Parts: sequence; structure tokens; C-alpha cells
Amino acid sequence: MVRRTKEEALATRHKLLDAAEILFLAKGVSHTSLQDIAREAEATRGAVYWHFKDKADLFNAMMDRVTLPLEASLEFLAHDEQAQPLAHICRATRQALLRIATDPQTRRVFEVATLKVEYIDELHAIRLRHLRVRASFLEQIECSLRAAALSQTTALRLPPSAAAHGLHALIDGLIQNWLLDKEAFDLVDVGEQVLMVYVAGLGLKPED
Amino acid sequence: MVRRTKEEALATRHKLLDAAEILFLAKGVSHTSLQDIAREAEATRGAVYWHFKDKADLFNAMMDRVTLPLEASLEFLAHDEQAQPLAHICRATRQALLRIATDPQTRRVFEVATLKVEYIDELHAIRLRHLRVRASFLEQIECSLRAAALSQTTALRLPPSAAAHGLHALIDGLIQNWLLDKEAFDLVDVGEQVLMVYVAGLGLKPED
DNA sequence: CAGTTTACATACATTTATGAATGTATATTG
DNA sequence: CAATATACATTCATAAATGTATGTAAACTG
Repeated sequence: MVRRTKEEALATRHKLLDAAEILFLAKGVSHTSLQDIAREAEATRGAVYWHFKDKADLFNAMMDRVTLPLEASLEFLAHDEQAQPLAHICRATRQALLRIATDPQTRRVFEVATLKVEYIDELHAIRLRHLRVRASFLEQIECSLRAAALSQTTALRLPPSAAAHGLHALIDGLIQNWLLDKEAFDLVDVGEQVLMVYVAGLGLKPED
Repeated sequence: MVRRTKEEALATRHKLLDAAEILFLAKGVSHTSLQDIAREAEATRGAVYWHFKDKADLFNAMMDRVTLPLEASLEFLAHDEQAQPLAHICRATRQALLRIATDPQTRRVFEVATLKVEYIDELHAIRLRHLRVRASFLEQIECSLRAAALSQTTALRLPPSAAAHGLHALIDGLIQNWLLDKEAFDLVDVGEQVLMVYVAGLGLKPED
């Protein structure tokens, strides 16, 4: 009944994804039925199946809504600012941590992706996405680290690849542990501090 | 039929847990039915429900089988070796990484706990366990870092708590990322290197 | 060695999720 | 403005998982 206009349809699509975020976070992905999602969004499973092929498809759409813009902004930052590569890393990291700590939607989706979903073939896309993001992140870091070492005429204490893996693990580990218990420490503050420690350990002097 | 002796019963219990490890890893916890587990273990759901209350109970038993001994050995190491606290951290870390990288059961269970299960209230125990292990780990690290700074008569560049959180995040992040893609880097080698970098960044000189 | 408990296997009842099929009123389009 | 496609809602059939209840033969116990 009451066929909706295109904008209204887009709105229900977003309501469905909003509902999914909430419910996935609360009950986990696999324990949330499409029925649940429809109910929370004040729609029916018909609407769900109209907009999405199945739960995996819906899940991916939910991820896209947050990660695609985020990746885009990372890409954007990457092409900016070739001087001061180290400062660039620090700023980008700080911005990401701040975003996770303050933007509810980003936090929700990150938490779902980290703690509320099982990485299985059905949701293979999430693993691929994760790996893809990581790869570009690593590439970016490695490049910046090389540039920083060059401009400071010091050699890194590690092969750049290993150094980049460490830096990434540090940030990733911080995020995951913070999501597990948000009271344990301040994500942005501690993140900034330990990042400084790590780059200092690499033999680099802070820029800026 | 054919009632088993106590030892045989224990054996089927272990077969069930073995089966659970395999299947959880392959299909994820929530997509593995107790039927699946029973079949894989060449038993029936009757056996499963005899040994375990439900899937959550079985899951926890599976975790215990690996983490309890592991925690015990950590405890053991903790009371050892008060001199050279830094070297102690390095050795303990190296040993843990080595174990994850080489012992199939440990790796399986870690991978299940990290990637193949949803942290929801039903499995609340897993979150609590995770937090408990982390807390004791942090305490241990923080203590060792203080001791190291004291013995080297240098001040840490960070408050010890933040320094410990960073170190833990570094190791944890490495493990998680390695589990996500084991070809990406060598866990033990890179782990050792980045750990050195981090403690150097803290302002400490390597012991040993 | 009789009684009891153990260690399961089997059967049953209930619930629940899924996907497909169908219905339908309205927005959109030529 | 008629035809068609859209945006759902409803219904149905099927499958599958769970928990419980019951059966049972052999191990254990006094």
C-alpha cells in the first residue's frame, strides 16, 4: 500500500540501516533477525528484502555508509601535504581517533565490525575490506616514514615495512582495546602519546 | 547404550571440544550448531547436552582449555626474575607470540576468540575473561616498566599507565592483524623488532 | 550382586529464521 | 492518461536449531 516516492524510499533504506546498527551493536549480527530490523525501523521484512538481497548485503551496506566516506577522506589527506610527512601521520591518526571517540555512528559501526560480527565466508567482504583498508594504510605510513627519515637524514631503526606494521598495530590495537572498555583510558590522549613514543623509538624527531 | 568409563567420558568431552574448535574456526560460533559439533565428534547432541549446559558453556570450556594453562604460565613467569624487568617483558612477549605462531590449538582458539565470535551478553564470560587477562597483563607491564626506569635511573617519557596501555595495544594489535592475514608479516620477528622500538621510544635502554 | 548412577542416544515439541511468492496501491513515465 | 514499474506488505512453505524428556545399557557402589 501507499507506494512511496523515491526520497521516501531512500529514507526507509536509511531507517533500516540505522535500525541494523543499533540492533547489531546490542545483540550481535547473527542474533539479529531481519524481522527484528524491520520492526525496529517500523517496516516489514518486505521492505528489507526489497532494499537488500539478504542480511550480508544489508551488513555491507551498513559498513559502506561509514567506511566509504572515511576512506575517501583518508585518500584526500594522502594527496595533501608532502612536506612534514610525520606531522601528517600524527594529525591523520589523531583525527581518526577523535572521530571514533566522538561520532556515535562511526563508533557503533566500528564496534560492530570489531566485536559483534563473525568473520566468515558469508561476510567475506568485511575481511576483504579490512585488508584493503589496512593495505592502503600501510602503504601510506611506509611512504611517510621513508620520507621522514630521508628529510631528517637519519636511518630508521627498522625496515620501513616492519615499522609500518608496528605503527598500524599500535593504532589498531588501541582502538580495539578502547572499544572493549571505553573507561580504561582516553583514546585520543593515550593514542597521541604512544604514537610519539613509537616514532621516537624509530629514531625520528617530532616535526612541528 | 554402552556406558563409558570415566576416562572414556573425558575423552569424548575432549573430542567434542576439539570438534568445536575446528567448526567454530571454519564456520563461526553462531553458525555452528550443536548438531554439527556432535556429528564432527562422532557423537550425538545427547553427549553435548550431557557435558555442557548449552553452546555458551561449551564455548567457555573450549576457551578454558587453552587460556587457563596459558594464564598460569604467565603467572608463573611473573613471580620469576625481578632483576632485568625489561628483558623479562621481551622474553615473555616473544614466548607468547611464538606459541601463537606455532601451536595450532592456541592459534585456533585465539582466532576463534578474535574473529569468529560475537561479543554479546550470552557469551559475556569471554569479554570478562579478555578484560581480566588484559588487566593482569597491564599491571605486570606497568610494574616492570617502573622497575626498569628506576634501575636505569631514567624517567619514562609517559605516565607508566599510558606506556603500559601502548605496549599492550602494540602486541595485541600485532596478534590480531597477523591472525587476519598470516602471510602479511612474520609475527615473531616483527613483534620483537617493534617491541624494541617502543621501549627505546619510552627512553629505556635494552637489557641483556 | 542388587541398586543406583552415569554417559550417553533417541524422540519430541516448540520456536524461529529464511526466502520466495504473491498482492497492491501509488508514483512515474511515455 | 494509460501502462508500467516501484516500494513495499502479507502470506506461505520449508528448514533448522534448541531444550527437554525419556530410554537404556553398562559402570560403579555398598
